[in-house]
Amino acid sequence: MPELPEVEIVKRSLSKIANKAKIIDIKIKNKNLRYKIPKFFKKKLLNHNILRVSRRSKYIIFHFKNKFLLLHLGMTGKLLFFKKKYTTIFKTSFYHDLNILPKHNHIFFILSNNLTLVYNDVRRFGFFKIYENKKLNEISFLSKLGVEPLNKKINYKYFKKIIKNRKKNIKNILMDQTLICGLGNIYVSEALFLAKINPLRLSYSLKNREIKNIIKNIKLILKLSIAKGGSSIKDFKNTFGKNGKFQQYFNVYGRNNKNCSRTSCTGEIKKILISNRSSFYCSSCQK
DNA sequence: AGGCATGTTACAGG
DNA sequence: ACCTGTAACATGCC
Repeated sequence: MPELPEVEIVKRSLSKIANKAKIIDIKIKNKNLRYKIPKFFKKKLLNHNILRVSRRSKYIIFHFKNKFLLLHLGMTGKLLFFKKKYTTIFKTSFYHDLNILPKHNHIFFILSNNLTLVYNDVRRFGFFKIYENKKLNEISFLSKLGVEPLNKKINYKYFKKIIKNRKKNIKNILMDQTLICGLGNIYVSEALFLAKINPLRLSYSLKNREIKNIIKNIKLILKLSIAKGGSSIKDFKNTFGKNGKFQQYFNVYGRNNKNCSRTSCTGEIKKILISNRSSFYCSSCQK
């Protein structure tokens, strides 16, 4: 899925473009996403103004008067803006350059600003949920999340606390959304490379200096990726169908058998499985 | 043909 | 309670 930087990119353009727009129509072509779109979905959102759009971890939140629309993009979910009316969006030719197939367009939000926001999701692991008269922290998906990595609360003290007494490797710690949220398989590998830490290192064995280094590089890598528009491996597109550029800057992700990019290192990038997910690291400079 | 894919959840078992 | 591994979800690409 899109990880934190990709979701942040989507959220930023939504904030600019969908902000203050009214939803004037909704077309549901396929309601079978990860959770089935309920019958009242359209009725609850119709003629409501999008007051603002925010992000929490990998979730996008549309704020309406007295209600929220929560969106998770799963692995392949995309939100795309089109200037055309939804009926013309079905034309295959329209998608040629974008490599987006119309058959995966599941939901159309027709907005008052003459734009149509299309939810496209190949694998349909993404989902929408509507919450009425609730506070954000009453939404179970959000309340169980840990701290945002770009938040100042992610500091040495917090890290020390969460790794204490935990017999878990550092990769799985960073992947655990209830401890620190928004990181996924790409950015964990990349951050640990920058910090020169082996992903299998047990968290309690990390020296204070190493902990500080990990925190610093998590924040660094996320900010860099956001600045480059996120990473597009296969699926990620921003709301205009454009790829991010950060994949060009990967040091380890998907680079197994290649030479370590550190000029001072002659090691080779290895790929191993940790909790059944691919993990990439340099066996020479990541200790 | 089989394995793999930016994610999350449920379950079994240690 | 914590941790790991496995499978599931659905589709496409090597």
